[in-house]
Amino acid sequence: MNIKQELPWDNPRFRNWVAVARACHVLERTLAVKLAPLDLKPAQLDVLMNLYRHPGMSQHDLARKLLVGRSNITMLLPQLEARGLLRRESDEKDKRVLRLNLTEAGEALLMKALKVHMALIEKAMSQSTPEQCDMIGEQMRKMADVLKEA
Amino acid sequence: MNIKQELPWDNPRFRNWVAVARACHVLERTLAVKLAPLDLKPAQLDVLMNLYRHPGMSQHDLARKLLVGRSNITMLLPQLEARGLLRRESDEKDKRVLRLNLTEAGEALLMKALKVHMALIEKAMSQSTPEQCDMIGEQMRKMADVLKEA
DNA sequence: ATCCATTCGTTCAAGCATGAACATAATAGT
DNA sequence: ACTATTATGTTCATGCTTGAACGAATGGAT
Repeated sequence: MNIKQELPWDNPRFRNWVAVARACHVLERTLAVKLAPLDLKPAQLDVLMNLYRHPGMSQHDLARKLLVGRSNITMLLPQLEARGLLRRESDEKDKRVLRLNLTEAGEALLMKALKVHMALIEKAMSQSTPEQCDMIGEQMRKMADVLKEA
Repeated sequence: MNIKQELPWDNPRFRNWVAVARACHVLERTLAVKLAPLDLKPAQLDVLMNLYRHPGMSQHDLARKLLVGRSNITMLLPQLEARGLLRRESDEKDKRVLRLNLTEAGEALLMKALKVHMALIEKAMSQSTPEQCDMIGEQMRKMADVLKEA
């Protein structure tokens, strides 16, 4: 049995996926560095972005959007709330849920952070044509869907 | 000033990158679940893979390959060494460095884990044609290079 | 030979993320 | 009404990753 022939490094799909993972890793770390002056971490930026797009969402919904556990949200929000970036108001109709909304300060900080984030993504993706970029996005969305069912 | 026009969600590059990041996240979590029966985490698998391909590499080289800090490697290796998956032998010529090599048990476990990893990647990428897949890999490698210089 | 700078690995404290166990609130079935 | 089930958020212990500070070894400059 010649095991060498089946080793992943000879498989294009494997090698290409490794490239995707590395690019993700590098961009994430770079973003963390560039975001440091705003005293904001990538995970916190994700929270602000989602609250901006979906005002009044619950912690549970937020956790599902971010693909993290609910307890993670519980640990994350108090810091942002203490900084006056968001509000947690209990829902009158369902006293279990907390409705989340950005404050003006939260929106202002988000806009600054988005400039940083966008600049980084523009730079990273400047190598690809719009058609290539769209194709990549399309394939990745399919991929995530396939994995969800696993 | 109409800020709406400049918001990232309207930017194709931004939306497509978000798809990449999500796919990465989902695949990583799925891999962790599928690897659990082998009592192996994705980060540990990365170590075994690199040692298989580059026998005798130092901890410093390994850290650079994995894009993590040196201290991370120091914390990671003793677990694997205690399980008999790898050896750390000090270099005779340079007494600072430790040369890393897989044991037979390490190679055997790696082969099992690679089957799991490969199956997952095959499934995830089965949506893409080989040409699309190669193009994605190529773009991602360019992207990582650009970010390295940042 | 003797400093000085650099490199490699380690230690330690801090911050994050996770999953299980829990308390409270809502809902469905009877 | 009453019970059982489900849903939301919290708490807690655990493990992973990081960065700074450290000790030891190397190499180069004078």
